[in-house]
This record gives sequence, C-alpha cells and structure tokens, in this order.
Amino acid sequence: MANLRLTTDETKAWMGLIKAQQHLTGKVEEKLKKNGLPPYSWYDVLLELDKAPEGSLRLNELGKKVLLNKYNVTRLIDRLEKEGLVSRDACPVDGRGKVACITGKGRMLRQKMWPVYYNVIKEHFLSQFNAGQLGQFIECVDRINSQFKN
Amino acid sequence: MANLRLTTDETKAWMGLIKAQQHLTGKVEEKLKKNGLPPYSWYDVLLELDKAPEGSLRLNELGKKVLLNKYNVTRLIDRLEKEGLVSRDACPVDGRGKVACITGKGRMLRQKMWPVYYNVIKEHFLSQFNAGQLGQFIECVDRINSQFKN
DNA sequence: ACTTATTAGCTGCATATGCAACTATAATAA
DNA sequence: TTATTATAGTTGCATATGCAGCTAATAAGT
Repeated sequence: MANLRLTTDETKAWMGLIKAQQHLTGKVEEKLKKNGLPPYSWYDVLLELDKAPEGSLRLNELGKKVLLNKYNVTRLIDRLEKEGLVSRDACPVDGRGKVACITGKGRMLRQKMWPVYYNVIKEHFLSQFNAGQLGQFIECVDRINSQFKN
Repeated sequence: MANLRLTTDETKAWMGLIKAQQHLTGKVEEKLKKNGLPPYSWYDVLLELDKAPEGSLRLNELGKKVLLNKYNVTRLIDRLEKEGLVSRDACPVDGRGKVACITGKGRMLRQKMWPVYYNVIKEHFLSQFNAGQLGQFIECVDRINSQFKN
C-alpha cells in the first residue's frame, strides 16, 4: 500500500482550489440573485448557444460544453424554453436528436446578466493577479483540463 | 459605463478555473460512488470534525468551514446522524447552539473514503504540477481566498 | 436483409437544495 | 427591569438534481 499522505503544500493547493471556486461561484450566484437574475447555469447555456453558429446546438453537444449529463440538459432546456429563452427543434440530420436554439429574448437576457457576472470576475478574481501570474495560472488549469478533453 | 470585456487570457484563466474544478470534483464524486461510498460533502464534514479538538464543532462553525449555509448544515448533519456517523448534542455554553461530534464509525468511514479521494487528487491534480508551479498556484488561490476570510 | 448494440433524449421517483418563516435563546438598549 | 434586536438552528414548501428505466432512432455485426 502506497503512502497516502499529502504534503502541506499539496493540501494547500488542492483545498485552495476547491475553496476558491466555491467562494467565487457563490459570489456569482449571490450577485445574480441580488439583481433578480437567473442562476449561473442559465448563463452558461445561453453563452454557448450565443457563440454557436446559428445560435443553436445539439443537446448532447451542449451537455459536453457545460458539463451536464443528459437528464440535466433536458430539464435545464425545459426551463429556458418555458421562459422563451430558447426553442427546441428536431435535428434535421438525426431523428433522435434535438437542437436548442437561442431566441432574441435569450440573447438579451445573457447581455443583461453579463455585467453582473463580469464584475465578480474582475473584482474577486482578476484583481488578485498580475500579468505574469495570470499566465502561470492558465498553464496550470490548462494542464489539468487537458486530461479531460474526451 | 466601463469596458465590459475580458482579454483572451483573462477568459482562459477564469473558465479554466471553473472547468478544472468541475472536472475534478466530478471525478471525485464518480470514484466515490463507484466504490459505494457517500458523496464528498460527507467527507468534508467528517474531516473537519475529525481535525477538531474533541472531534466536535458547533454547527455554525462547521458551516463556515465547509461553506454551507445553516439549513444545509442542519440537513447534512441529519443524514450523518441517521447513519450513526456523528452525534448531535446541546451546546454547553449557548442554549441555542448544537454541537456535532464525530463517532468512531464516522472516523472509520472517513478513513475508508480517503484513499479514493487521495487518488483523484494525486492522479488528476498533483500529477500536472512540478514543485515550482505548485508554489505559484498556491500563491494565486491563497490571494483569491484571502478576500473571503470574513 | 435481420439482429444486436449503441446513442439521444425523456420521465417517475427518490433525494438534495434554496427560500422564507418560525422558535428559542442570547445580546443590547432603554 | 423590560423591550428590542440579533443569532442559532429547524421546518414546510417549492425547485433542482441524481438514478434507473424507458422509447425511438442510428450504427454495427451477421
């Protein structure tokens, strides 16, 4: 059996990451709510659709981008559709598929959410870095994330 | 109105952090489940209690440590108590308070969860760093988190 | 062709979380 | 003292998420 211990620094790095993300996303949700806006998960979906060509994506592709499993995609799109922020259409090339397509109202909502979101990123995240540190940080998270591509 | 745009690097850093944490905690939950173990939130609480003197903490202190609001602490402790992993006792110095105290069974469960958790940290997180990068990374997350101390 | 396996998406039921209201105690003010 | 305010924790109800099973359609194997 291997040695199952972390060094102090290893623990600090790991817990630091977990807590940083919890603090930051907590702050995002708090500010959105305070401004009468929907949760971050809606923003995440609306952004991916907004960026996509034609403003539309297959539900499975969308799920991969926002890291949600299929039943949660179904239900999140249910809610967005009910609010008129996206439409859900049959996929022309795959009889099983559906595509979500962002509406004008959806694009407007995303634009309304952005400043609130932006301010948290700026104030609580970017403000803590200088240019060199930012580059270092990107290297680190990119390496972590590259493991999970695919 | 200020300029509401992020540079490419700023976006990469922010999204990188969000996705890294989602991937990593997703992996932790996946492995725990695969081994028939309870979710990470249980580990988090059991660890804090295990570290605490007497193995016990006030519910409000516990909530601050694990970043849960009070109703979620109440309910998480409900579940742990039902499984015999903690006991919930009156607080001797404050008539409103309750303390959660980890049981032997609770300490054993934490020990059983640790190797699974450890392996994810080692394999998917620490493996991506060299010693210098680790130090840099700690500096970054520490600065972020220091904003939220109190 | 036919059979089997895989994939996309949806749904019922159980569990978990958020929100607001509530009780009880403690701290503060008059 | 009494009155007011704040804090600790719990609970009912609404919403969100996880899990397993389901249908329908594509893909792969024979």
